[in-house]
Amino acid sequence: MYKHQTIEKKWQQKWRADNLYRTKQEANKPKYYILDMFPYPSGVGLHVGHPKGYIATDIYARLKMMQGFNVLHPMGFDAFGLPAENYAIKNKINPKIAVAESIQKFKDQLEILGFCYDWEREVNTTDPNYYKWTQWTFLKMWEKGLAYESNEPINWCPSCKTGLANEDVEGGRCERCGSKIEKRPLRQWVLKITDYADRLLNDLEKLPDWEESTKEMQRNWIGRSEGVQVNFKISGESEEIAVFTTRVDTIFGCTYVVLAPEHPIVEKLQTKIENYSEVKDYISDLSKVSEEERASLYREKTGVKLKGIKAVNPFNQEEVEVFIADYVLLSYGTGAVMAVPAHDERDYAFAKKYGLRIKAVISCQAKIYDGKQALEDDGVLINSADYSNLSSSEAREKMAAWLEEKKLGFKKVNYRLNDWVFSRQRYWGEPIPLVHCEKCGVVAVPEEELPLKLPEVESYEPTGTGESPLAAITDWVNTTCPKCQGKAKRETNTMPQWAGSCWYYLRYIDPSNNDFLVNKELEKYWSPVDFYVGGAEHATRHLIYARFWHKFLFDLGVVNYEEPFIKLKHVGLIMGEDGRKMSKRWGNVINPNDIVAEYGADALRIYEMFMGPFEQAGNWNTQGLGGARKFIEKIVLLSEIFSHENGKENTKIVSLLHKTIKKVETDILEFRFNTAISALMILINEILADYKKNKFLPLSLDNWAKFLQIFAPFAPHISEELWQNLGKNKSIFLSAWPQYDDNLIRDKIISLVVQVNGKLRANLEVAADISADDAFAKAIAHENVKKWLTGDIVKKIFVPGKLLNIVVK
RNA sequence: GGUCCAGUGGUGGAACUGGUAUACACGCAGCACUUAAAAUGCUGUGCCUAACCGGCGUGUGGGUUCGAUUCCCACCUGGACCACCA
Repeated sequence: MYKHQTIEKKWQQKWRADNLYRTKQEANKPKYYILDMFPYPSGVGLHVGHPKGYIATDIYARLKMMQGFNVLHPMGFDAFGLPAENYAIKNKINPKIAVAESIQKFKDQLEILGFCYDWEREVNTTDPNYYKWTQWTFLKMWEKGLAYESNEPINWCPSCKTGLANEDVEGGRCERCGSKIEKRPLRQWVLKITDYADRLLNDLEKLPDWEESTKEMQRNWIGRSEGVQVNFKISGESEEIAVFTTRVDTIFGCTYVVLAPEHPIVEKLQTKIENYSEVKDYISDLSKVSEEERASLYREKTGVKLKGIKAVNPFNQEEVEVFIADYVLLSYGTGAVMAVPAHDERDYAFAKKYGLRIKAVISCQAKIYDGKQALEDDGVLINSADYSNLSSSEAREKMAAWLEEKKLGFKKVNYRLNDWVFSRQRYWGEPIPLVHCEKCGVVAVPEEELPLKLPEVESYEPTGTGESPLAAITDWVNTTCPKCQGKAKRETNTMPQWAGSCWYYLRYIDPSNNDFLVNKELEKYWSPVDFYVGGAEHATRHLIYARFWHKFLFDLGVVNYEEPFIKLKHVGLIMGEDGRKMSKRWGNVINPNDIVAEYGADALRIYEMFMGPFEQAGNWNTQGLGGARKFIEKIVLLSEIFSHENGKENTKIVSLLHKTIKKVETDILEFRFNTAISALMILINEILADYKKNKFLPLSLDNWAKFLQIFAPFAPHISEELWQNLGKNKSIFLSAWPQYDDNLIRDKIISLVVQVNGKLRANLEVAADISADDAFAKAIAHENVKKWLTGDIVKKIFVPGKLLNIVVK
């Protein structure tokens, strides 16, 4: 009876033939830009979890369309980077070909789910016409001093054979392949994202429609802390050790200084360090331990004293010992700390282990350091010369001022966020458009020569030498300097995967513009993205990078708005039936194609939206699909009856229809699809029950058509089919969303709850506008209420139209 | 350790701003149809009680209130993110 295969295919073809989803920019209509995070095509294809977010935005976009918006709802592919490249290497195909195949596979899978994407605006980050502008933006950053070369040790993935940014490391492991990360000194390009740290942090306030948890994650990631940098002179040397501290008020309790083992000063002072060979051994032992193990809380702190080296506390000229220890990280602050064991838990543990001096300098509400644990609270200073008796906060101010006056230190804001390591030693990425000239140094590739195309190469496997495979193509590497025409070599590193996704949402606005990144008029019309939906795993990566990139484009005057995404929602994962992440490894992957074949795309869409709250993760359950399918079948059945029988309107059902129109509309706008579907089910159940009881349909055909309209965003194929079966000759998605009538929604007769002492004792059918006195009179006449009125009536609470509570004693 | 979020039937979950807890769906049970099964339809389905009446029930304990899943305090459990961050 309900042949989903033929119906779904038919409408997909018809919609495409009619260009139904081509973006329109009609005058007198407001715009709405709704965006999905675009996928990276991997060749494995989609599982049923992937489309969940796409279904939601599709429903939302269809509602907006019917509400008369010019809707921009595009899709594209983030096709550079490791997933595509590793797939290509594994299957021994050229990444370009592999990516093209994967994209086709993805598009086919998306197509059968009936999404309303405007494919004419498809973006592919590996298209030279696209990455021309990725390169252009990079050059602008370089011009402004925001891209710089560095040789600092960075995260190196030995399996992917490339350097990585902090954001690509999870618990000391490569986020892509899970290998242990090593630290390696490597020449690299770095973007000065820390210059934007304060703006990235403060502008979160301007985003009320982002989830608080996401903003909190970004705040954590940026990790702003205010403190001072203090310079400790090294006795008898010209060198200084700079330490960062947020607790300068405890500096009189500093009994030693600790450096990160990799701190450059260690090597500089090697001739002065009496036990240098011991120090070297310690460092090399440590390098064998992964960052993960090193960071483990349970691991005991270890360290080595630098014999013969003393640091001088600038406040009291006291000479203190210097250690290197694994609990100090080079990547945070200055890579050196002043240790105050009486008032810092970590310093305390280290001091206890090595029998170091502990000196208390803070007293906190009569509590003082008791020798058993560090006292970390703020308090009043003791044993701190002129600063004694000041509060911690006063002391911090005065000490910072003194340091600045004596030029021994300064106030400093420190970020956990590091500059963005932007080069990869891999083939499949945007070439960095710079040239190294023997005479002129680093020179930009002239703008008119962009895009600098990624050359064809024999072997695209990573070399592991710290050079990208591009370095082997001498024809390409050897070039002339754009400035002096002398001999020069191209930069051979490529950009990270994140680069292309930093501005793709602008490309959709103006997809084929080869003269500029985006046309200003079009940008002004469509920007910013009104609603952005995607996985929470991007909260601190893509979403920070893209905000940074966008702010830079704003500073350039390319875009007119400071934040790219006004409203943001995260999609909760769909887990396997066994509660584990869907993965080949567990054998719990469900392919949407199989589900569509058996139950239909419409049933799949309804099931996924009905599973639970959108943001929440949930386990897949194929049985649930039967329910979604049955629901659609009931609608098909009703439509059949409507096609040959006349309805006689039942005001109760008409009222319920209008309530449902209102609920479905607000629920979609709030992304509460589960309750929207539940409301639709209730309405259908009521209509069917009424039909069975009274043997005629309780709605007019016009009102039934309204039902089909509000059902359409969820199940577009069957709705379109049933709509056009009613003799409509235009697509249901070109029809206007039905208006609900407030008069019909307001009930005239309500069920008034009567409580005695807060306990339900009766439900009275009364007029909605009944007065307190009338309600009371009716209530006390009720048998079951009478029974419970066993004492004096102390109080009557009346909530009009809802409830009466009688309090007795 | 820090920050944030959550805890409701056998299961997924619902309950708008403090006002009938368990909507909707899945599952299960019984009945009808059938030789039988599937499909479908009907009925039931928080716990205690044989049943009605009633009582108890939203992680635990307390508080505010006429009334608390909802607000406040403490605790327990689970999750997310960050984390020797100086």
